[in-house]
Amino acid sequence: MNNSLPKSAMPVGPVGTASSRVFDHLRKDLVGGRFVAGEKLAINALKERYQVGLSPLREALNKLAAYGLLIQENQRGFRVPKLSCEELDDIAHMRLEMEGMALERAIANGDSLWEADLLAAAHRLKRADITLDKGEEWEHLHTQFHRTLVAPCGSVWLLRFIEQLHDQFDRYRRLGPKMPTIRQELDEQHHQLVELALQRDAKAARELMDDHIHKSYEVALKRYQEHA
Amino acid sequence: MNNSLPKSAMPVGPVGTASSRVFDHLRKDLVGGRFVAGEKLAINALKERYQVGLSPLREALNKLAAYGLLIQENQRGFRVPKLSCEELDDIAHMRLEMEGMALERAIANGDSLWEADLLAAAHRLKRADITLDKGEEWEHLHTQFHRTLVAPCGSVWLLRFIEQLHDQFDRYRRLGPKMPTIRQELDEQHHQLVELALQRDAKAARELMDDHIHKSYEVALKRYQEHA
DNA sequence: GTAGGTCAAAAAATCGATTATTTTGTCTAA
DNA sequence: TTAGACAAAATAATCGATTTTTTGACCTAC
Repeated sequence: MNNSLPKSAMPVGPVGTASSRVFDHLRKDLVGGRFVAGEKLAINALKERYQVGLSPLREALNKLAAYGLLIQENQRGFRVPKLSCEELDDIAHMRLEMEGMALERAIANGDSLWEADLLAAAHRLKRADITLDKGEEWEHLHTQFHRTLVAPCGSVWLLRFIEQLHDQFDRYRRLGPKMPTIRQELDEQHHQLVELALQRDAKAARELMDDHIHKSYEVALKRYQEHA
Repeated sequence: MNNSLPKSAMPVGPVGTASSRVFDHLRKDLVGGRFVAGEKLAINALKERYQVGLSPLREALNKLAAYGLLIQENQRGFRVPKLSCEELDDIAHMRLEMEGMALERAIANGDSLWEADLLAAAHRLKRADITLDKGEEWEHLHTQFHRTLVAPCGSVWLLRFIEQLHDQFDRYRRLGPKMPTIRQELDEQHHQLVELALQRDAKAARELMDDHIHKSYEVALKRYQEHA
């Protein structure tokens, strides 16, 4: 170990426990559709894939099961939840209710720091659009944008539920390849959402959000139906 | 093992993995206030308390953390979440929104089997009231009643969130000893809720539900303030 | 006295191996 | 052939021991 430097100056790598690292990684992979729905997870294969021991891996799988990204069946391991049209409807409907509520509250509560964060998040997202980066980086910025939009809603639990629903929704949305045409339209709405939020027009913002979720739902549904 | 009977006739005990058993037990204990809020959990003590090994115990703790009944901090174990007035407000507010929504939908969708289940659940709860059983059994029947009330709302995710909120709410409600006077009033409302549900009066039912949650909130708040 | 540093004890996280359960494949009897 | 029994293989769950990290007591130099 590097003892020639004071502790505070040591280049501390991207640490965390093995368990938390594999949790993050698995979560991304599950949301990003790198496992087929319904598939049973072979724990030993995962051990190799993520280069991690059995204990931290199982802890991560348990967390993901409690979070809803895996199904755990006693004595028969873990499987990736199936996808269904009914569930997609449910998730989309819930997003309508909860993100609508959160957005109205955020518009009522958000301060000028929020306005700045929102503009910044929208800008970063647009840059990723223009550079045609529609990979992981775009996904991350997109998530971040929606998170910022509702952040000052004042309810920790509402934010938690919305996050969970987004992860579930994205399992459908990210099934297939990109669809540039409709994507453009959705990207457009992000900016309009910022506009309305800055104008504090809660009613119009909520209507636009409803429409935004509706359009995303159409995309996700099409992806699901063409699933393969 | 008993090999003289066919598999299907074997008296299958209340099995499940060690992990799932300790999860259920710990969940009950956390919701029932058997740990002090903010406390750090001594894993070795829990091992003895629940008579279970380290691996299944840690898996249960990980699940509870993902579920929101524990806080996990990297490299420094698990702690019981603190309680706060703000969080209680948040939880109660969320319950208002989500259970109201669920009740309206349940009243729209529920069939006659639901009506029967509802009457049964209310009856069992009242019996526990009369026999003055206000212990674990009453708590279970109370949970079951509220679960039945919203069961046919049609949204798996809504039900999931409501369940989670109930657990969180009960951490406050169950802080102190019983309060028979106001309890009577709340018990009364359970029957009125059944009446209105059977009459399919969604609007009135929702208003009563709002009032019910409000009153419960008052109780929980008082308990929290007298916390000790 | 106080900020910083060292060290030992405690606790958390992880590993390697063992035990228990389910799944699979094969054989047999109706 | 086909349901059932059984053994073997595969997989899940658990245990005991080891490694890593944090905590807290004590010490030293300013």
